[in-house]
Amino acid sequence: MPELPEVETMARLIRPRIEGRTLGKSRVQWLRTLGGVSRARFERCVNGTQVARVWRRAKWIVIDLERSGVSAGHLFVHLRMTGRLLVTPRDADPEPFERVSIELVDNAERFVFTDVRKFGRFLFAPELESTLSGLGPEPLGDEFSEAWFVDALRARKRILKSLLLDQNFLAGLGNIYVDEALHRAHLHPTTSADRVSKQKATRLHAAIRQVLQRAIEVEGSSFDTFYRTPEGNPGAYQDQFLVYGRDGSPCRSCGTTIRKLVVGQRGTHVCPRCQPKPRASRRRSGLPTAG
DNA sequence: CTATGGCCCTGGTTGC
DNA sequence: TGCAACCAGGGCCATA
Repeated sequence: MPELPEVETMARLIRPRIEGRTLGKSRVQWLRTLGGVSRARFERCVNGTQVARVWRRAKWIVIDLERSGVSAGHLFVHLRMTGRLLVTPRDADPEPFERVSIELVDNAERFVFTDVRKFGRFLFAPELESTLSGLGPEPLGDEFSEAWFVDALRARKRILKSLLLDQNFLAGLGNIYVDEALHRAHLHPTTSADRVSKQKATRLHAAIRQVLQRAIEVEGSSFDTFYRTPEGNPGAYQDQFLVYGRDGSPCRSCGTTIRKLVVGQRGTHVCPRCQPKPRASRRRSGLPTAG
């Protein structure tokens, strides 16, 4: 469930189920999920707290905890590849691939984190800083302005797709939505960031926002049973994919066959006609480089 | 700085 | 059918 729209959807689904609730005993079945915190410390820090607020930053779901109305730290959930959150009756059979769960004491429910591949994280920390520092701007926030983006791209000599996937540059995009946004902006993934024209950068900025916004509206993408939320609807954005997973199929705008390549070790989908490969930079181009 | 490859893990799909 | 190889929506770390 891993990119911004799916994480946002998960946060929205879980919010009304846990906000205001009091947390009780926890059960940790895969220690690494806690990211270095011991079971004992986790239990001590969480048991007896109340969930004040559920929100999202980048691909993190943040759960603010309080004791008697005073901040008591935060839970940070990262779904990585296969994480899911759900609330189940406490006496229900354990969920398959359950890694961490916490009793909700006000009624007979349990807040559960499941994760097939065990890459996900369910952390406790007293402050926000340690987990959230260093992240780039939220793509749907005010900080992610056109002007900032144009300048930020110009300042980086990196493969465009890799830069967009870097959470410290821009926080929330993943493999699907990067491919989708690049296609909509008619940019090839291997273009060097500093060679993206102002016009193309502006177009990419708009594409990123549009793709994420529209995906959130339809509750993200779920093309695999894996990624369906056990509660709530599966997302529907996969129906609007223009390139992701469409290699071998015709481009919806020009009919050219979509190709799959590898960029930065990630499967990458492009329309060779809509997104022509950048011309190799020539050493001897007599042009003064910008800057 | 930037790029690359290994690693963390399991399960579904593909291809012989 | 059986089985090995390959692939996956993420990200950290060491190395060059």
